[in-house]
Amino acid sequence: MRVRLEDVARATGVSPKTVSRVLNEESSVKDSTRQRVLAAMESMNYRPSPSARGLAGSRSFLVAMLYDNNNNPASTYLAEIQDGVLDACDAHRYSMMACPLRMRGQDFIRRVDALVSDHHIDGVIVTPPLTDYPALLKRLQEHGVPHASISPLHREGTIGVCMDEQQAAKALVTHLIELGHRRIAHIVGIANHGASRWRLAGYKEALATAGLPNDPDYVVQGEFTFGSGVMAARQLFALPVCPTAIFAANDDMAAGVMWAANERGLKVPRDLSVCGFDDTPLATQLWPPLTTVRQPSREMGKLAALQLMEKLRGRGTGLLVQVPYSLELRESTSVAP
Amino acid sequence: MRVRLEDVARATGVSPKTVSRVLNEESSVKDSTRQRVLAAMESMNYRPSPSARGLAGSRSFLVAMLYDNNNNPASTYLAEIQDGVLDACDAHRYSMMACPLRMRGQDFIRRVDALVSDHHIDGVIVTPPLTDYPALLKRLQEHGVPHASISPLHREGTIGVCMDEQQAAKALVTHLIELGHRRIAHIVGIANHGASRWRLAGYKEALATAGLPNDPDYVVQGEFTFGSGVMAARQLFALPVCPTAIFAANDDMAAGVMWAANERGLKVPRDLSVCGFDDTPLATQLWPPLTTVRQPSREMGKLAALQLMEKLRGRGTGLLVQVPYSLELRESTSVAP
DNA sequence: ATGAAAGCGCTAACAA
DNA sequence: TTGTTAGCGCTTTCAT
Repeated sequence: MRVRLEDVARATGVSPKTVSRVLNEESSVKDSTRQRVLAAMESMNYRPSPSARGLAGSRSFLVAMLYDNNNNPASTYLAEIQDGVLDACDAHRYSMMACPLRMRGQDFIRRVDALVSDHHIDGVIVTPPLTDYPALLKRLQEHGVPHASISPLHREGTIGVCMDEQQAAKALVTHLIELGHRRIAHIVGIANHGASRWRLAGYKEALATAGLPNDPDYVVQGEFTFGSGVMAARQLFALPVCPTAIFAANDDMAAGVMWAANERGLKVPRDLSVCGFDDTPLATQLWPPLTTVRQPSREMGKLAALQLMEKLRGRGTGLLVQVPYSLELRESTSVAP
Repeated sequence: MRVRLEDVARATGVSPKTVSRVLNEESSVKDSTRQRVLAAMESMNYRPSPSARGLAGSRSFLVAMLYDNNNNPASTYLAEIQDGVLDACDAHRYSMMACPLRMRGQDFIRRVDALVSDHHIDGVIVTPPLTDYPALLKRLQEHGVPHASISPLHREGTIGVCMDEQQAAKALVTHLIELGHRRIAHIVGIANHGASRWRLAGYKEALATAGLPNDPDYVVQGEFTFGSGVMAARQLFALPVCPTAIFAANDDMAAGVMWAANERGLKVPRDLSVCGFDDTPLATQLWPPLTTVRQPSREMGKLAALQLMEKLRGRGTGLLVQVPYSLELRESTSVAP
């Protein structure tokens, strides 16, 4: 029926343990033996049983991707990350489970415990904003489960992937300044999210570098949603002196700004330049297309998973790798009126 | 260390097998015994090991959600479905694995084989357009793995969830007719997808019912993407007599239509009414907000998973349940010019 | 309605 | 470098 490790052993004329060693890429196997075993595995189409491996051993070859179910970033972002993680899993014969976590209350603790003790999860991919929930990270550490983070706020001792978002935001705002804008507003994302902090910092840095004043009226709080972008924009439009450009901390809010501009009869980019961050599909589907910063989300998911596996396989400790951003200059920004 | 089934047995004063029976909800256990066992499980915080169950038994309590990785519907749609599936899994102590399938070539056969024989997957949730790939369904059947489908084209003998998309499309187009439109165009989705067929059929039915002619020039092929919506709209605008309303088979293409309208200087809805299908977040983020049909995607994912589990638990055979649609009438449609 | 024994397919700890 | 033995925690027979 099913081809077992023992069958491979018999066919090769070695002990089951040796086959196990080959399977687990242990070094203490003579090369010729390894080749024979691998050949037999291949020809017999042997596939190890994850259940048996999980039961007998300490590893499950399962990783979990954790995401916040309340405070969700755009679902397209998560979907891309997930695809990237799956790419990496595929390549290294790991399987992935998707695990939305409701972070209200202590429910998530039980969920994490269940994951770890039930499924023997080998490691975890943590997506924003979970990357900076101390209670979660602490629990993972208590279980001794390694994790890789995507765009973590606190980077010391963390493995995974990040992008220089502050630099990207600065470049974007600098572009606005070069277009002649002097009254540039910023809509901040959810407070304490790394993304919000970096993008705000980049905005301030660009203004400071250009010697422009940092008018507190021009910094409005949002919460990464389309609706909050609309509200924030209305607030800015109500100011005695309107900004000529608005940098929203993500594309959804930027879309909200453009919506509010339409509502008010402002023509983008003639009367108002707008830009966002993330380069979601939405960015090119708006009219006019949105100037934004491209994040290679899928690649980031893949890289984070690779770092995790690097650590799991004990080949190294894993790194925090940095991916490049790119400015997508489109029609929603132009010279200041 | 870990609480095992045996520990629960000892604490309750019964044999391990009896605890196993309780765990698996077998009927042949005296009610008082069952209560005592359940109480002990609870108080000892017993959690069965999926690995051990998978290894010893025939079930894994794992379901896989399959989706097409090339021919992806909007990722927000899949993400919502996935959340719904996870809701149901949570409630019934199943776990879920997400499995993108590359359907080019025969690669997917190997992937499915691997899933089934490696992980002993108990059942599968199939999302469009996978619901109607005969080779995939055949393979699942050969493995004896039950599946539940979301919006399958062929409904006989299928369990899962569906919506009366034709009726919904008819209602939408009828609404346009009531607004006075007589020249109504339709942009079709990818050929052979159930969604494309039903929506087209609903469009035709509405025209026929109203006694309007079915002008073939007004039916243009798209492929569910924003870009294809733009192209299709340009094609329609180039017609000697332009339509006054366009019904795109999904929101992404409708967004493309609005983009093309902007490009051409047409004002929506003054010069042109536009409507879509799905009610993705995009619909309310466009200017003007898009008239569309709401699909309760998350609920659909949940219901499909519930039907699957119904079948897995042998309580019944599972059904194909129908969910209601709702028309979301917004500002992108108005009276004919 | 309940229990005893065997074993699922693999790895751990030890041996050789 | 390779093999032996004993389990991992549960479910399956088959008994009672």
